[in-house]
Amino acid sequence: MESDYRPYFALFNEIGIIAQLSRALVESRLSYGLNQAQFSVLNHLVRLGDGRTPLSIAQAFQTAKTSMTHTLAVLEAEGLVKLRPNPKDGRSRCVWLTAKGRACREEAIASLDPDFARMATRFSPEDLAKIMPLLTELRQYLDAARDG
Amino acid sequence: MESDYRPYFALFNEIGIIAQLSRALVESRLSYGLNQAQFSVLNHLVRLGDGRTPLSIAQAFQTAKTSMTHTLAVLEAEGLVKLRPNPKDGRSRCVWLTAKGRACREEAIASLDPDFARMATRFSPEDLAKIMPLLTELRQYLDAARDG
DNA sequence: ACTAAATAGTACGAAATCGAACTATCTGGA
DNA sequence: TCCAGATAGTTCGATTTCGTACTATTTAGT
Repeated sequence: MESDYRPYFALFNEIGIIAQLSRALVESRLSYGLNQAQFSVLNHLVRLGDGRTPLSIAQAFQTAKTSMTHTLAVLEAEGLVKLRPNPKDGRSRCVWLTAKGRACREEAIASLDPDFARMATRFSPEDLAKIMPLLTELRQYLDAARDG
Repeated sequence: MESDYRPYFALFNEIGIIAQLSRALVESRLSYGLNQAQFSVLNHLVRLGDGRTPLSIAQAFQTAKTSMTHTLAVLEAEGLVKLRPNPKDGRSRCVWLTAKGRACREEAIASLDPDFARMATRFSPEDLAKIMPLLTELRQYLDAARDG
């Protein structure tokens, strides 16, 4: 029995390269010398609301909590977020966006607009909608398999 | 005019997380303490033939050539590749797989088989074939936009 | 109430990645 | 031929990421 998993391999390969290219694109538009990980935290806090804990943010991005400690330290040093004690848990902290942090995120989103606009001429939202469900399912599968 | 590029953002987000999860999966199966970048080089040399230059490999993975210097140094220290002078260009070198390097790659592929087999029960090759063309086009688009 | 286990976050060191600067070599036009 | 510019690779330093170990706090079982 010949089993050929090259398509699975190729998929991961393609996805890895796209992730790298999209990261480079986003970072080329960011100010304050932010990288994608740092920007993603700002974006996450705007979209889902701030006041979240470092751990919950780390889990949302599937990164180590020690990495989040570093990322948040950089953001706080730039004055983009503020960490305060968690009133519900003495071990924990809550991450709050500053006005500067919100402005920085707005600015980054705006500066990406032309890129997305150009991209939209080649890839319609419908195109994306055709592949997103499977990608989401794949992400959920891999996430679940991680603990299995 | 309201432009909403959230789907594009969401796509990159999903792809970034899948890349991270798949990298973690692959690395958990590798021996010699290899990481995905190092394994990818071995795999690249097997698939496309060895004797290639460090720069061409770096370009294939969209990474900095300084990163490739490091990656190849690790692989050479493990005895998985051998760097020789490039007879066509005195500035350059050629990367050759050792028998150990080929065996290591074979072993890694084999150890990933069960993971792909399990994955195949949930995602058929046809499922993958439905999304691969757009992903490939997206990768090519981003790659081209990089220089634009 | 007490205590063992679990949990949140940090400190530290190792490894990976990358940009800038550098060396050596090649290339192409005068 | 000669030389200015381009190119391949390395060195170096900075940054990011992560695993391990640690502290402080919370939780849960008795």
